[in-house]
Amino acid sequence: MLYANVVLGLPIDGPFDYLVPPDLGNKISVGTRVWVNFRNKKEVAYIVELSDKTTIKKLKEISTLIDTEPILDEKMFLLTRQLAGYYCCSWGEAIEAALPDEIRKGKEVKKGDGSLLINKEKENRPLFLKVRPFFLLQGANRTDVYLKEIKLAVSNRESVIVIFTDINAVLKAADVIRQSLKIIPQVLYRKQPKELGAWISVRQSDFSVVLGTRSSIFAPVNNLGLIIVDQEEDQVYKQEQVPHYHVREVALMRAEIESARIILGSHSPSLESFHLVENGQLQYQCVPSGFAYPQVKVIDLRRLPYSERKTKTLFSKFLIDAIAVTLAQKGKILLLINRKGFATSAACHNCGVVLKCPRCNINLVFHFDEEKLKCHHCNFKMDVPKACPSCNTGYIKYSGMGTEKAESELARIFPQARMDEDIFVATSSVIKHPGINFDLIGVLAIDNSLNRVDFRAAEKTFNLLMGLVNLTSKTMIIQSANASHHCFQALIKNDPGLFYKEELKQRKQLNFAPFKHMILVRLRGESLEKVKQAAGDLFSKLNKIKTNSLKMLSLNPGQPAKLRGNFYYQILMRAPSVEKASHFLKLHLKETHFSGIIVTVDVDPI
DNA sequence: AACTTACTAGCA
DNA sequence: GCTAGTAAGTTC
Repeated sequence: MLYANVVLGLPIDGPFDYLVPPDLGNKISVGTRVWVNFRNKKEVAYIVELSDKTTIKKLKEISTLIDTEPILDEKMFLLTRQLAGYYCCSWGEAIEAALPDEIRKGKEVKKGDGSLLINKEKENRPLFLKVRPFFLLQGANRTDVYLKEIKLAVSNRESVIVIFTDINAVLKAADVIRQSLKIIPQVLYRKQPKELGAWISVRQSDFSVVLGTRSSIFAPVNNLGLIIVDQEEDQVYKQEQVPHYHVREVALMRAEIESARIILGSHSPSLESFHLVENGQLQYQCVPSGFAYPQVKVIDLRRLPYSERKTKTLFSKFLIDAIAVTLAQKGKILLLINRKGFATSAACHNCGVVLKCPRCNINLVFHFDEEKLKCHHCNFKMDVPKACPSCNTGYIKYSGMGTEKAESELARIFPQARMDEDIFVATSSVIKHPGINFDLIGVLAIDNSLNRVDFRAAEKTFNLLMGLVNLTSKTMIIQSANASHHCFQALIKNDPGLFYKEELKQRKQLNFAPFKHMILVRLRGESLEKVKQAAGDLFSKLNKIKTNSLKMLSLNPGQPAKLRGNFYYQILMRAPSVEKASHFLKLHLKETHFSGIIVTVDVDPI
């Protein structure tokens, strides 16, 4: 008798044994998909092993085969298993993260779509660049290096995967590659019109250049020679759903498994990558920008004269003077304020109640242009109430600052200036759409970003400023109450290393990434009381168990504590080794059940 | 995750 | 003794 061990895309580990019907015995193989009856539901399952033994008494039969050839090869097996072990999810969930929607839903790949067999040439591919295969590439002008490396790989008939933060960047890169390398790249991303077709075509090619977003790191290329992750520090590379993988991490795993080279590109690398450089696991290379480096000036808000401080204006006199001079010279000005809207909150003048989102319970933000209050979490919108909903008297007043507040102040100070012609007021999103070279960049309220309760606050702030500094070759003025902070000092001196060294030193002292890993366990449910209770129980249970692999840090309401009708609690823990901690957590979560509560694990949360 | 089964408080 | 509601356990 032949038995198949299968895994499913559910948060349960398995594998589960099924009886292989005799007539399917010679058609079935490891890595193929089958339909099975699982708990009285028809599910897609992935065969991970075939065996002539089983310990299970009541077996069900495999219903039907979906594939005649494997959908997952040996290397995909290794990658997804490693992913499940690291990110604390089931093997099946990891497999499904790597496959297109239609494949996961059991759609057949027709004969006409061609053979799914893996190219046999793969084994004797040249390994000439095995030495120093990992690169961290810094600089705004990375494209030329990418093109050179892609060309080299293609000339060796090797596949290349290039990952970008968004579809626009993918399409732009596709144009560049078509024009300058005369290569037709394969664009691949989730929810693309012909996702399955593109996926199959990549699978069938001996080698291809795949350009895509996050999920394309799993592209089924043959003979992988090079992986490039552009803007590797970007947060979009962390997946919001389970498994919460990070593209950089998966790229490193996959490069290792497939002996491929990897290039992580960034204008300001993550601390994780920089740490790999220090450990000798990545080679560092800086691409000169070719532009003049601007003069960076930091205005210390704590040393402003009293007359300036008490007026509570967004703009220091120094900045206003600089704007005036630039306007007089018909220069272009960019003012960055890292917050949308007009005010941070709307509160009642009489009773002080702050208007919050009924679904998410976070402060609503007033948008001047629409005259509406908006929730930045769930897109809830409402008109500004005429009277306070709590005390029914008073009126609503706004406080805080955002882009719209800055614009209204500017219009008062410089009535002659034209918004979006001479002066651009923007949030951090401008960095995504570079183009204009500004004569003056003013950075307002950057302390919001620097002072956040997040150990990556300084890194994110530095990232933002490094992106900005590339938009001018003249002057950048930063207003801050932390003028001596290493992220500003590194910028003034044009010495990013200064920031990285100091930041790494602090991270090490405080046991943060990249030295130690954080694991966040989230609990969610419709009843606040139950979620709170369950989180408390789980926290004390894990706390009682003596282990070196996990250090319990905190138990807190989630942020936000309420989202789309669910209440959240989160347990934060620290782990020296993620693999050990994930294994340990899996074991203990398996034997812990709370009714009406869903528990998810996020390794290396951001 | 989704479902089945076991248990328990509330009621006549 | 019945049942609605919830807690616990299982998936091959």
